Formats: sequence, structure tokens, C-alpha cells
Amino acid sequence: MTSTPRLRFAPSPTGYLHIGGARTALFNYLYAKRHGGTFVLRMEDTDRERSTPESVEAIYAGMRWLGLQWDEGPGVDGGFGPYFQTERLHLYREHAERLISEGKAYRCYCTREEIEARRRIAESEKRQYRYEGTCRDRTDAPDLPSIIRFRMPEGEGSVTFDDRVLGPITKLYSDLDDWVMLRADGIPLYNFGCVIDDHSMGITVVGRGQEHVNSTFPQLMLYRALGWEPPAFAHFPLILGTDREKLSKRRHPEADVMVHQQNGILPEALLNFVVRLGWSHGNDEVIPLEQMIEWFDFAQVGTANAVWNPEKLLWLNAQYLKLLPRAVVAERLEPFLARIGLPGLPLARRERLVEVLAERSQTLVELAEKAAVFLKPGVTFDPKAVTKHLHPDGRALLSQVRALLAGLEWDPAALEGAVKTVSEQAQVGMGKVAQPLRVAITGSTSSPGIGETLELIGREEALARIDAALALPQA
RNA sequence: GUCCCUGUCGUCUAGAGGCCCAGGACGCUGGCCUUUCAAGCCGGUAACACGGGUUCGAAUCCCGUCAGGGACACCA
Repeated sequence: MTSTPRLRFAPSPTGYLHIGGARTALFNYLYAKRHGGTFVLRMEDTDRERSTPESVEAIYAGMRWLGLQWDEGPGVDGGFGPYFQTERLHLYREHAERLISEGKAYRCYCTREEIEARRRIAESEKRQYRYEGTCRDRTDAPDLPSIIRFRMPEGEGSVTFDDRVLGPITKLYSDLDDWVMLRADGIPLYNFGCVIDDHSMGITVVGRGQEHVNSTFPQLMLYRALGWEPPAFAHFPLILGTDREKLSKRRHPEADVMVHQQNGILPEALLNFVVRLGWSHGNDEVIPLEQMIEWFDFAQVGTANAVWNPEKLLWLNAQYLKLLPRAVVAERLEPFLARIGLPGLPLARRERLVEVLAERSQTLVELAEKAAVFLKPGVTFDPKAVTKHLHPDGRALLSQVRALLAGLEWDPAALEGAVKTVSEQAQVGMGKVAQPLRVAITGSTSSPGIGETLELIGREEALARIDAALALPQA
């Protein structure tokens, strides 16, 4: 291959963007970027029963959220459009007719019912069903509705291709069968539309999930029949759910890319997590997109399927929460604050929250929840914390520190200094003062540093909370 | 059932004949730090599916067994 590579992601818009699809898109994207090639998006919308405009939008949304911008595709014409298969029907028809005229395909008049019946018989006789081609050379019924089938060559033979990740794979002709290219209504089936489009769009490398290795063989037969040079193929290992079965929309909620957004996962973290499912670069774990582009190669893609690991996703997300610029995280935090009734916080304030809370949170949801303790008026006391720290001694220390706090400038260092002063005066450990105070202002025994916590809550609210705690009935 | 792919700690993986009585990461766990919670740092736990070959030498190559996954539609 001398010119720059062209790769594509070709989802069928029959639902949300699937996590497996997202990783396929990512691998193709990375390879294209790495080699200065082109990343194409093509919609395989030939399943008219299930394809919907909403799904098309959902796929765009998922790709956009992940930052996987296509160089060519819907909305970005690169001279190979249109990029929806239903807008390319004439192409499929043309090539099908050509194949028929060359005897490499034929009209098939069998009804689904007939074939279904034959299949049942084969099953009952415990043998594999093969299409018998009874109408292979029928020419007497040109007006009857018919589909178009590919004609498998007779006799011994095999097809082989050298997969870029799996290595050489071979299939015998005898394990292949005549297959449907075009339906009576002119809609192509996957194997046909895929080949016609990959070729006519100049695709040089086809990267897709391993569930497609078997369909590579009929596709190769088609390239051969058409006299076309096939692209290179790379089949990626599958992503399995924790139950070890292929991640499916049905029973794996995590298969939906956008639920992760809802769960407060950062797209950078999801991308990093997913790229490591089937690909690695030595011992590296935290690999930002620019780095992936620099390092990615099919040679390092694994051959075995990978199981989804929610803990590691969370860990990576925590890493990115700390890694990303605060302004970026603060921006992403806004919808989550809004969701719990705290919209419209100034950016600077959000950045401060991120600064203090990012290293204590694994998701944006968690970060927002922690922020709520500071931001929403009032406190919910944890009874155990109250008994443990707001006993008479604790309260005595608490009112001492309250008196000191009231006259202070509201700065974290100064506030913490006040706690220290009181603990020194009373000759007790700092915890003896900080803990009652912490319980008073947050309701619980854990929070960021006491100075920061006071600062974030604000003078008026903090003092009010202390007073409320002091007024609590003694247990 | 037929065909295809795969098989290193619980999970993601490094490993492309000697560097490996197998390294990293998540998780779990012990400790340090510390006003709490985290974060961070130091340590521990745990794997080459099994059986045959080939070789001076195998996690790495070959064969078989077993196991897992995928594909077998007028879905993609």
C-alpha cells in the first residue's frame, strides 16, 4: 500500500452507540491518525425495520462525546458519498446485474417458506443445511419476484487471507454456500453492501470485531468475482460482559456508551479503558489519546476476548479526574450539579470544588454529591458521628473554636490555624477539635481538610451549622 | 451439530526459545503519611488449562484433549 490508508467505521443505526462499536471505531480511528490516513463513517442502514433516524443521531452523539471525529462521512463529504447505504442502492443493483450476466450470481425464486422447510428437514436429519441451488440456472421466470444469490464456485478449493491481528485463516469452499446478495426490493445484505462500499469508497484496511471473521470469506469470494483487490483485514477480539458473553444491548447496560456519560465517566477515561481491552503498550496504563495515536498498531492487538472490568474503569476515571485541567473537569461537572439542584455555579467556584474534591471522587456524580454537602443549606447528621464526637467535651472545644472562627478572615490556612490554636491551648490532639467541628459542619466524620471544608461552606453557613450542632439535644 | 477464533494471577495484560521458579495494572490486603476521608508511597496475595512431543533448554514451536467465545438469516 503506497498511498495513505483509508479506514472506516460502519455501524448500523439500530440503537445507541455500542461500546464494542466504539472500540472498533477507536481502533480504526487510531490507525488512520497514526498513518496520516482517513477515517470514514458509513451508515449501514439497510435493515429498514430496525434503522431509525434517532439511532443515527445517537451514534453521532456517542462519537461526538468520545471525540472521534470522522474525516469523511455524513456531513463531511470527501467525494466518496453518499455515506448512507440506502442512498447507494443503484450501485448495488448495477454490480449485481453485472455478476448475473457473467454467471457469477443468479436470481433465486425460492420462497423463504420453502427454504425454511428444507432447513427444518436438514435439522431433523442432523445434517448441516446447505442451499441446493435448485434455481441456479433458471431463466424462464424473469418476472417473478426474486432475490439475487452469489454463486459459489464448484469443486474443491479454499479461500485464505492474512488477518492483520489473527494471522492466516483458511476456509474450504465446501464450508461455504450460495448466499443472498440482494433482496427482491433491491436492498443489499451485509456481505454485499459492505464489499461494494468498501471498494467504491477506497477503503484499504477493514478493522472490525471478530464476530465478522467468517463473513470475510464470502466477501473475499465476491472481491475475486468482481476482479477487485481486497483490502487488508484486521479482526479485533470481542468485549465480553462480566458473565463472559458478548456484550449485548439486551442484558448489559454498560454496552451503551452514553450510560457512562450519565454515570459521570469522562470520555477520556472510557477511551483509555476500552483501548486497553485488546490492546496494550508494554506496562502503560494511563494513555491519553495523543499517546494512543503515536503508539497504536494492529500488531499489538490481542487475539483473546476481554472481559469488562468496572473497577478498572472507575480507577482510570479517577486518574483522569486528577489529570485533566481543572477548568475542563469543572465544565463537565456543571450538568451533574444541575441534576442535583445546584445549577449555575460560577466557573471559578466549580474549579475550586474540583481542586478539593477530584482526588476524593471516582466519578462526576460522586464529585457533585460531595459538593452538595458544602453547597446545600443545612446538615444531615450521622447519629453515630454525633455520639462519637459531639459529647460534652467535644462541644466545649467546638464552642471555643467557634468563637475564634467568627473573628477570622475566611481563608483555609487561617481557619485551620484556629483549630490548631484551640487544640494547643486545650493540650489535646488536633483531631479532638477537628472532628467535632467536622461533624458539626458536614454531619459526618470524613471530609477534605478542615480549613478547606470551612472555606467551601462559607462563613455564614458554617457558623450557622456550628450553632445548630451546639443546640442539638444531648444523647 | 458444522465451521472459525482463542486459552498467562479473580479481571485487563507484558512476554515473540534461554533475560521468567513469569513483570505491570485493577481488585483484595498489611503498613507509612495524617485532624478525618481520600490521594500518594512502600509491601503482600494470586497465573503460564491439561497431556504428549521438538530442543541442551518452552509460557513461548508442533500435535492432541479439555475449556471458553464467535459465526452459521431475504440482521448487521
